[in-house]
Amino acid sequence: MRKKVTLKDIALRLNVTKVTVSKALRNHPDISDNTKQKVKEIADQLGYRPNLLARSLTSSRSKTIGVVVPKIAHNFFAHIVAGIQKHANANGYEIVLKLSEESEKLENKHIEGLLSMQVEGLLVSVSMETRNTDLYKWLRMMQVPLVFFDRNIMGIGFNSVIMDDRKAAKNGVAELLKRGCVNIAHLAGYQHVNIGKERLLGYKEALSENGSKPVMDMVVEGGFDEEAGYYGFKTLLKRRIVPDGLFTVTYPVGLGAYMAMQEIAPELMDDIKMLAFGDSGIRGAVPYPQYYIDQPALEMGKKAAELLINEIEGKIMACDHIEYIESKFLETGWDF
Amino acid sequence: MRKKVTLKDIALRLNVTKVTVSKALRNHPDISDNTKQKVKEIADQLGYRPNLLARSLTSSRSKTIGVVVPKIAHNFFAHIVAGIQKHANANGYEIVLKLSEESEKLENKHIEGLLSMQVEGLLVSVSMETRNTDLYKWLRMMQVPLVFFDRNIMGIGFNSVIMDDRKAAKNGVAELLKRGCVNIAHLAGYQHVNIGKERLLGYKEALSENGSKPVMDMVVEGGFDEEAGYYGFKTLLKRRIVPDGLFTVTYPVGLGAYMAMQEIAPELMDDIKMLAFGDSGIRGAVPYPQYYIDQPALEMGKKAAELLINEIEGKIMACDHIEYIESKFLETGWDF
DNA sequence: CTGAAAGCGCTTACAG
DNA sequence: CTGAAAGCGCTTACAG
Repeated sequence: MRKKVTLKDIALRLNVTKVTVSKALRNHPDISDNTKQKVKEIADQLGYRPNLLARSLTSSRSKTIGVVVPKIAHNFFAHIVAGIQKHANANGYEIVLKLSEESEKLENKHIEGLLSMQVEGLLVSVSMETRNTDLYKWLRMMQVPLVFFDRNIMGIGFNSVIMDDRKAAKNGVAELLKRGCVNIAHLAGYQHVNIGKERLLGYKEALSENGSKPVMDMVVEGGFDEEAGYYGFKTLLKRRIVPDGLFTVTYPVGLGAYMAMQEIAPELMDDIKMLAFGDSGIRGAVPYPQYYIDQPALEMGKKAAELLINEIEGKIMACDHIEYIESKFLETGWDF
Repeated sequence: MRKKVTLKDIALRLNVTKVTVSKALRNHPDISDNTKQKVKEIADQLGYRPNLLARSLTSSRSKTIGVVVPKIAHNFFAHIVAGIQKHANANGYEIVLKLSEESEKLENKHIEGLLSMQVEGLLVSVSMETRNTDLYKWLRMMQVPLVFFDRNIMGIGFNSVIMDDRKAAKNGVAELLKRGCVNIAHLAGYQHVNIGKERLLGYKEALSENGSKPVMDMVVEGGFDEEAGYYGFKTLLKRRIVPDGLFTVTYPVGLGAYMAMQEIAPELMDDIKMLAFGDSGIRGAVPYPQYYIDQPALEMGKKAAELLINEIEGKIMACDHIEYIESKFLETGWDF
């Protein structure tokens, strides 16, 4: 790379000091309009670009926040990150993104790296593998601003932004009931994973409130991917259960169930109303499931960034507070 | 945030200078093993973390590369970014990601910002809106290392990594022919967009080489989304064309066509072999289209990062060279 | 093997 | 309104 233009280069041309140039460029009231204009002209002409590293070092404000997510090649997280990016940039902050790939080790490594980069705060969605919370406790002790999103750790003292999965599941299943379903099955996720547990609880609550006691045969526990949905649905049939409503813990599970139907009895599609917990952006892309619980990921990203920036700027405190993001029930839009 | 530990703090504890500490921490051969060990011990104990800003400023190497993509909430780009991230990190580089949102203005702004952050090189996928290439010419003049990926600008002197869309389309259509299709239609993209043009050309070439002259009625030009596919397929039927093979310019267009079929005549699905140009990660998620052209996005990201890092480290030169990534023809995997 | 000096590019007091 | 001094935390080159 060719040598870069610095404050000094501009100063030399105008027979002033770099201090004057620095101030002029930042519109400091000290400097006369006349000087400001001249400085800016030369800066433009020379293609001056402030060295942010130097500026950060000297002002001890990097205006940078670190973001750690388990993965980015996933609609949900991609949208969250887009939301974070947008809100951060709008407020003068840059983001540095790191992927933990669901590994506790990588997650820790990245957080340390971000700290070295002098980020002013951290936005993290904890990896599934993470058990040891020492680093987070240390961060709290060091008063590093941090906000968890989607996957959080409670009890350490950090704020978090998460989806209200239970409520969304409950509302969604209630909508199926409203649409005449009387036999609603649930392909549930692993119960040791939070979203798996919460979504099942929501399902049960909706049934209870409707007066129908949940029958445990109607629930098949499994994973969160196509395979789980495929085998899950087959398990239902093996139990000689043919529901008129089906709530799946994720969209991929819904697809898996759909595949199983296609294979065994495609006509089931017409008899079973399916509701899937979905990531933003997929709704309407395929004709089945007909119903979705839409998770507003962009909004979550925005909210998380907002909380963090407020914390960085001293407007709020970290305090184990949870901010819930509301999901919406959606019908597939088939009409163009 | 609490005050951070610096080299000086460690030095004070051991009655040495910060130079010694700096060297010890970096395993400089100057320092005795004994001293190194003591220094590292104290550093650990105090929770020392090097200030990368200071290090970069002083060594004038930031070990950071800037990445600009049109959007991240899109499988294809998300996978590319993941590939970049992985390869960069493996080689000791950090990445700073920026989203242009298909805006020329934002793209330029982000590039300037990255330059200010002292990135050592740039990886960019040009926004659709970008017409003015002045900034890129200036970057070239300034000898800023830069590699384009997926969407490039030729003639400025930068290297790029792109998919060989024409070849992939050609191979894919040839596979349909091999499978007995004799009437292959193409739902094509806009012809002023590169991928639209290249994929259509590949389609034509495959037919030509097979001895069957492309019939222009079999091609419907449109956009790249579900809607384009939906109306595109209806247009085909209006022309009284019922193909036995259908090549769609994107996966969403394929879905749109599928929706149109479902609406008009679901049985068409059994008669029409569909091939879609797809983004990594969707294959197999739905039963139709049966055939995909898989774009190895991770690989593209990796390749782009590799080229850039080699350029940064002086191993190769920017020279308007194009590196092609091979796509693969895939059948939907339905078996678990 | 250890350290004193200089400097990376910038900003923040403070003096004039 | 302008500038001389000091310093952010670190590394490089040179002396001892």
